[in-house]
Amino acid sequence: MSQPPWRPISPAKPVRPAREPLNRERIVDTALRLVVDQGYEAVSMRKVAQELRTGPASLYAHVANKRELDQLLVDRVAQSMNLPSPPDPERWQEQLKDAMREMLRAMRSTPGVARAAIGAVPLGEAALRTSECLLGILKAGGLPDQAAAWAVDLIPLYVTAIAFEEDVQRVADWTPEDLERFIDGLRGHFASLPADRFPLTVALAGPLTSGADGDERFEFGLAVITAGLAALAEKP
Amino acid sequence: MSQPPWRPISPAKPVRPAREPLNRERIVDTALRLVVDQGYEAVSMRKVAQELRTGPASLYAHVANKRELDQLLVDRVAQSMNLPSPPDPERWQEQLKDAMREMLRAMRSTPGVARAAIGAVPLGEAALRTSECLLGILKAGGLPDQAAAWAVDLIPLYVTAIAFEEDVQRVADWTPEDLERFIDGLRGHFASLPADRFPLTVALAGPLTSGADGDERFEFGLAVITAGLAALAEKP
DNA sequence: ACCTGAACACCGTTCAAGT
DNA sequence: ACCTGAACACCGTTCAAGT
Repeated sequence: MSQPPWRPISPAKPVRPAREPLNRERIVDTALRLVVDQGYEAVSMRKVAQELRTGPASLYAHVANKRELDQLLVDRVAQSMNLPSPPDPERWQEQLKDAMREMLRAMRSTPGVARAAIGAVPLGEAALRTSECLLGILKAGGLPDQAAAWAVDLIPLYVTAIAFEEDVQRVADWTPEDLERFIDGLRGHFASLPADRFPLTVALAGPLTSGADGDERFEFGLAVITAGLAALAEKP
Repeated sequence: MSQPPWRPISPAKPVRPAREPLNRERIVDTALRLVVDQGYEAVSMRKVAQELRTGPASLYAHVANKRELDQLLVDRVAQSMNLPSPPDPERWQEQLKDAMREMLRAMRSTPGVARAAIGAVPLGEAALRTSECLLGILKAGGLPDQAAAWAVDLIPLYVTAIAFEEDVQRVADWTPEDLERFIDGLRGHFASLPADRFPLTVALAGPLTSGADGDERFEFGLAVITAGLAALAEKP
């Protein structure tokens, strides 16, 4: 049906452009939704733009480039972390572990963001709050200044690397059965290696392939790092 | 100059196609050269093919996909590692540190490969040798089987994450002066934060930005992990 | 069996032109 | 000031066709 001929040529202004203006927040919101729903590969300038019903070029008025968008995503995730406070010298090791567990929880809630976080210098508001919190716990634990400072680097590096690794292995979202089959195959492979050249790998095929699907591996790293830091704290 | 007219139309077979056939080894050689010369981003199927004077489709007869090529690169790097052996219970901690230093050295020699290594399950010949070596050192140190097995996961994760991080920060190859200027700026930024909300970050601006350019940060992680593992070994 | 050209469905970023 | 279409210079992978 075409418009009737007596329709005024210049009608009253349309209800509104319907199109609210672009801004950083809407862009990051959209990117976050994409990363949660479809993983990191789905976060392209083009897809974000498409989701916002515009062209990729439009984003560049609000975001310098893809790297900056990645950084903004990382800081969003850091904002969602609920970190232990205030630091307690009596239980600093448990607080440190809780902080790391919370960091991993937040990263896991947006799989893929770890990929953007791993090399980033933590400069956003939320990232700074995380560093400050960790410093508090570590100083409460009696670590020297330099050790505490380097630990603030080491701790997120570990958590982020674990999250990144989990994300890489989520390739083509396997079902739990697929994963179990893969792990079983791996165990069989290790066990069947030539025992003269790989005696320990053969003997430890079981332990080597255990805990890959859960939190035990992460908890092991927590235990190692916390114990190592405690050893450095006792020295002086 | 055109060919003289009396040139036979069908000349004796040309000396040879000049073109030796493609194979996995030549492909990995080329990819390795590219990653060393130009970084990981330069390793695309298309660029590798171009370097070999063919089209990208030709590679798929020898390599399943980009991910497999990445894995082959990682194993090449693992082959170049010179790991301590045999394990010595008297100095297992020093051997472990030496092994990790050697792993980082190898990764640094091909910046960018860390990116491909970080989520990879170590299945190549050379990667298995590395695992076997680490297991030997850890069992010499008295770790229980499960702890040794998980440590074999934790150790390469740490080294690879450090290498990856260094590579990300090598963005657009900065000069040493650029880096120093960046670090100075960072220190100034931390020091100028509001002291009421970030007291420790302000107070520790110096330590937080120290050692970013050298090996001290890595050595700190070595010390923490080794001490942590030693603590687990003493328990039983 | 191996190789190839051409195509498909994507990227990030820039730029001149519009409003 | 903000937005846009179109273009540039790239990706990984597939496939029918060649040798």
